[in-house]
Amino acid sequence: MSATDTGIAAPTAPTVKAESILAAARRTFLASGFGAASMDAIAREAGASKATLYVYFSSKEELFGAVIARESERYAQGFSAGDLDPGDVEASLTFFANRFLRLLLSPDIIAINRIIIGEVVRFPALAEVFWQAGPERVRVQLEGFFRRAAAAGTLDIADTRLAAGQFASLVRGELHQQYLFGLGKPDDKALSAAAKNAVATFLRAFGTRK
Amino acid sequence: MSATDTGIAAPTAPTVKAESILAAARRTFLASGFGAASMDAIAREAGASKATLYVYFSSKEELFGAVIARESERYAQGFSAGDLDPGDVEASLTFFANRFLRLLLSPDIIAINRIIIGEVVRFPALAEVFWQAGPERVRVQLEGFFRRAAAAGTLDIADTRLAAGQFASLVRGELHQQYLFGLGKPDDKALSAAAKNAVATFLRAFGTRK
DNA sequence: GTCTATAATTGGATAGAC
DNA sequence: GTCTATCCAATTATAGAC
Repeated sequence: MSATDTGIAAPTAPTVKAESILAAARRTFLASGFGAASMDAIAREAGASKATLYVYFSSKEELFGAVIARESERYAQGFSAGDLDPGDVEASLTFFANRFLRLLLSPDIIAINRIIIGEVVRFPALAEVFWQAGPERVRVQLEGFFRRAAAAGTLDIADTRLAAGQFASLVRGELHQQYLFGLGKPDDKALSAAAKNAVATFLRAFGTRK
Repeated sequence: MSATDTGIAAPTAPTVKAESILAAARRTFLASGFGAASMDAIAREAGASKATLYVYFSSKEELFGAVIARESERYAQGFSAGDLDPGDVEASLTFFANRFLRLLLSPDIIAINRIIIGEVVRFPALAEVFWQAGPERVRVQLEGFFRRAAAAGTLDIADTRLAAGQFASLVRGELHQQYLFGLGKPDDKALSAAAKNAVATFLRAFGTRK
């Protein structure tokens, strides 16, 4: 409020409005996909008019891009393997597998996976962004851990990059695909069992005898 | 041509027209997805009018369903593991992995995967159909082979169902996901290498010494 | 059965008042 | 900056002639 205040009610601060639009767009896109989500619906969800949407985002595509970019950012936030102990690979990998699987199967991540895969042809750049922020990041973390474990002699791995991909694939297993296809979410016990089974098989292949 | 032939040029036989519409719809949906494909475009591609489309399929959704159902049918046609030799697991699994991977990464299968995943929310039943005809069928074939190999003592597997899922996951690896996201198709040599690596790891875990 | 022409609706985007 | 009201293009679906 300055001395030149006109007395007219100050409109909502721009960033707040933009935030609420982004949040509404996020909910709407994730629930309906790009094609089925209308700007009308997003405006309604945001409690704003369509015209206001277009003040902040010049097109539906741009708004979608902003949503996906932000969600990609959040994907693997703080998903590190740096604090895992190469001395106890079974415990470390089990811990990692459980965290990874629960992240992967969380409703938000499944929804964003579906959207990006469904819109790859129209938005190839967004898929690339998501890949780098998500799967690739996880693989790099895993590979670092395997390099340390191989050096410590607790895992018998020659190609750490390959092993990281294979471990991630084992953990994803059928569950990820199955859930992408909308075929029933497993309960918590099933997730823990899946993680345990993946680790067991991986250790049968690459574990070292004590 | 009967004695009551009016002399008016006989219209194209219904099945032929329906076929050409289905084929055009298949190409259009697979190329653009459900939302971006218009009935106009499909009619043009089929060399028919929109009105004719609606004679055979009462809505866009129904036409889409017909396309997906047919493609699902073709998915794993003749994808059997019955002729694999449990006596030579390495050769058998390598053969299987190569076939499976090439099927999975073929442009048509990738396209249909993208569409179904992208439209799961709107068409959950189609996802179920595809799953049964595709991934589930492959898993069943694999499990049968593993049961035989376990009985023959050439593989050390307790849970054949679990092992089938794990083997399929290892073979898919990162390639499947990566290609779903549109990140470059691997060449033939890379595919063979991926198959070989998957088999090698699987055999490290479940192979038996001779 | 097949077409042309069109109805009816939806949805992205904008003009203009405040 | 925000809203209401509206424009306009695209799209699903159908009516009616042949």
